[in-house]
Amino acid sequence: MLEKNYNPKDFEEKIYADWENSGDFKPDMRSDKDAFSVVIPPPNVTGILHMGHALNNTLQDILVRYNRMQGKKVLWQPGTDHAGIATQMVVERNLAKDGITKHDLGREKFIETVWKWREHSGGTITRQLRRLGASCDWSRERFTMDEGLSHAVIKIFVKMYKDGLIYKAKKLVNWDPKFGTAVSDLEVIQKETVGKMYYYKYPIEGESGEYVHIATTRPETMFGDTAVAISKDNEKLKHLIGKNCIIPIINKVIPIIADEHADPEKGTGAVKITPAHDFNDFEVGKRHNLPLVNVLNKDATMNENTPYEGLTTQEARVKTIETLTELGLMDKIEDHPMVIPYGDRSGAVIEPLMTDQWFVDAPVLAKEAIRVVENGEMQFVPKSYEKTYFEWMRNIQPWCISRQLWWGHRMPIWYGPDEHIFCEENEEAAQAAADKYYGHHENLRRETDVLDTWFSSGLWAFSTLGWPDDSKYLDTFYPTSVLVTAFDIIFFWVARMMMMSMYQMKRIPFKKCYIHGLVRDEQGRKMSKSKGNTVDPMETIEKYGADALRFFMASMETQGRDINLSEARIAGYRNFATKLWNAARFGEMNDCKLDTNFKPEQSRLAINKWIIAKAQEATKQVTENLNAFRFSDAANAVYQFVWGSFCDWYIEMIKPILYGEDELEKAETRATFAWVLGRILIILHPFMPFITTELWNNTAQREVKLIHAAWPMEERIDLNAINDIDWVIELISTIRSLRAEMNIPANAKPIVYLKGANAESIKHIEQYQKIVCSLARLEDLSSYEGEISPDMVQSVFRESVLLMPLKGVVDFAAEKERLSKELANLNKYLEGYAKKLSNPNFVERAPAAVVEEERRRQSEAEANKAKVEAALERIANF
RNA sequence: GGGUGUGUAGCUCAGGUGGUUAGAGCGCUACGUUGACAUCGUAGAGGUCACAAGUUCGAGUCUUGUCAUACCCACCA
Repeated sequence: MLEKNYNPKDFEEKIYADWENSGDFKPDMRSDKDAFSVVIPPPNVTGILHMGHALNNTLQDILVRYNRMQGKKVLWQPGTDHAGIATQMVVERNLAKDGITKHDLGREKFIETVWKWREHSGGTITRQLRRLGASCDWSRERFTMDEGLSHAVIKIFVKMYKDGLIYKAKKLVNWDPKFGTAVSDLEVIQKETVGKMYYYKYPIEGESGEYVHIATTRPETMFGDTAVAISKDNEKLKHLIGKNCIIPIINKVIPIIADEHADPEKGTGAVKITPAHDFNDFEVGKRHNLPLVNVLNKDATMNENTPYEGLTTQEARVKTIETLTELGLMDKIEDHPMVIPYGDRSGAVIEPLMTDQWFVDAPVLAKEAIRVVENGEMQFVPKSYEKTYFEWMRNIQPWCISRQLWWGHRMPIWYGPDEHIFCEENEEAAQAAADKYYGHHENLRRETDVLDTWFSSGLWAFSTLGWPDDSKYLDTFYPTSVLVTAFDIIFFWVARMMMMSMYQMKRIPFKKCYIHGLVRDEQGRKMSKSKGNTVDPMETIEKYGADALRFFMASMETQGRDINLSEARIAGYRNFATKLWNAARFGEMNDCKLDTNFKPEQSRLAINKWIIAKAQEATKQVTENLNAFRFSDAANAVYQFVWGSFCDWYIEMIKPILYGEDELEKAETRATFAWVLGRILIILHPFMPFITTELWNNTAQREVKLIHAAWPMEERIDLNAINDIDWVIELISTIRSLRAEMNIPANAKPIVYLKGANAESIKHIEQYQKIVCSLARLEDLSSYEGEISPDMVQSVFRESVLLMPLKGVVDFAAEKERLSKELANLNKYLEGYAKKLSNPNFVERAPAAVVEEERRRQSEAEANKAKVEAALERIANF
């Protein structure tokens, strides 16, 4: 017996445990069916589920469950990411509470602490994914730092190094002073701020009273200046080129050079060049062989090359300006809108800094990654995202992969005493290589840097499937079928996976890449902790059930667009679940048991044939839409069918049968009901796995678990059966409409005389007497002979109802007004039709069917007009 | 500066290839406890599809422009 109320908390967790314990998420490796595989975008191992995860994983689970029901060999490969910076940051923050820094612990102890932290909070997000219903094969769960994946990282690194695709270089990189590490361009966020532009001047050497005026937003870097640049096209200033000027305070002489970088229109036309602290200046420096003078320590304080050693950049800036003012060299200070780079994790101001770093030769790797998208081997859905991808890939810069962190994959690099580099898979191999190289034993020193987190994520599609140690799953499931991810991760992850996979596997990592949007708050603002507008999916699940949240995500997902969270809507889908629950309960109360011998094509009653055809139609819509990644259309097709066809009409229409005397009719109807309910559970299961399973288990003895039930394919749909009852529905709707419009009380049960129904429609009506009278609350339905088609039902009834003996009940004044309005409308339409049909261009050039349709509508409107006029006349004479 | 979206009912949004009188959910109005369901039912109101021009027999849909708005990339000494 089903509970009176739908209460998802009663069964969701229990059902999930059963799936997982029974191994229902594991692929049947012996099956000879097609494979379907998805790798999960690995969440941060210590993270907690947010709405973005809920969307991302709901979409994946829908696809996975749908394909599983199609009988395919399905693997959803789960796992988590070690998330280098993010995780190290959290652990450091925890230590800081006890006044401990990572240096107090030392590298090994610190890493131990991180692993402990991972033990402690590592299971949270995977538990939450289970709560959402994600049907991942957890027995294969991987972690980017586990043994196998680490092996993959090392192996690829060594191969890439030996192929010359990884190299060490001293370059200007984005330096995060808070964490003391380099970061990639992608991890830098540019923020608009109002800063100051400082105008001051450098004296020209040997010409007292002569100056070169410059403008800068960062005066404290002047101690690192190694030139001043002026464009050779700058008529006003070009006479200074070739002279030297003097950096005040430290009285250092630097040349004034000609370079295009100095735009005569901007600033003063003369630019101070600080190659060690500015990416543009670095390029200028390279062109002119300028020396690099670094003025910053790694914590972004000033270093010994400045008079302000130990001060922060801000403090040094104030001092510099003060001193320049004292020296009489300041021109002016203006407010200046500018963009300042911040670390996306640390929030610290990023400094360009000269350091030794390791790089991946991304421009080379990008070539193949671009080619396979160009030729359509890998397709973005929606397609427009390939533009974004191409744009970035074609302008890709070398990827800085070294991080001066402790938490991450340590690079397999060893240095000899002369700094010669040995890159091997392990220390023994490196030592052996060194012994061979030096001809004798030398002690090696291992590189301390670790790899960017995204390096290991880039291997995810094949490393999780067993590469390089085990090829069984790899052979079956690579390339994966589809990657589902958000657009903000295209560069970080999708692009890197494409490059790494093409490099190692020579094949694409996934055939399709489905890109979805962000989940925003109710007002469409981005959710963020700082704004305090985040919504915890776990709380939503607690309140409305996982199914409601999932259905919401699916129904809102229209390719690529952002989703605004709406609690009202989630509640609406909880109501939808309740509705289905109650429909199932109705079936239970009326003994609608599943008959395993029942074949839908056996049904004889039109009402049963109708709901079967409608169910098949809905199935087809869901199938087609899911195949095309049209999640919202798929979800809405089920929703409309369940609520609009099954509950609103079918259940109401079979009541007279179920409460009637005809046992044969009853039996067929009960079997049909059970069959249709089963069909609903199947096509709804990918979206709402919990309630469908609970109902599946409680409404019949089934041979197969719902999660493995066969998805119906290629059914012949009886369109006549659909038209038959759609006609009756239109009839009932019309009568109801008229009752309401004419204010006929609910308890009044009039007899309706149908004037002018033809033989066919009369037969039709007689067949549904009971149903129509019940649903339209009529006493009886009678008809006259006449000439009229079923689709003219509306006008028939408008006239017929007026024949009802309702004097004193109907407000004729109001009815007269309504009819007059309608008459005006009809006249308007008729005018339009006449105009259109008298246009020779239309008649000649539009498709015949369209013209025919227009003619038909015209004559229908004319007929309606006649009826309305007749009705008005009758009212006048009543 | 370069690029990509978006602008449709009070609100949030659907409207693959141009073709009925433009749809859904929520909200709103009126009526209704009818033996699955008030987490409900029935009926209804509500839109010159941002604006302007163009292509077409026909434009929410295609083209161009304007305005508004969001995001991405690069840069701003």
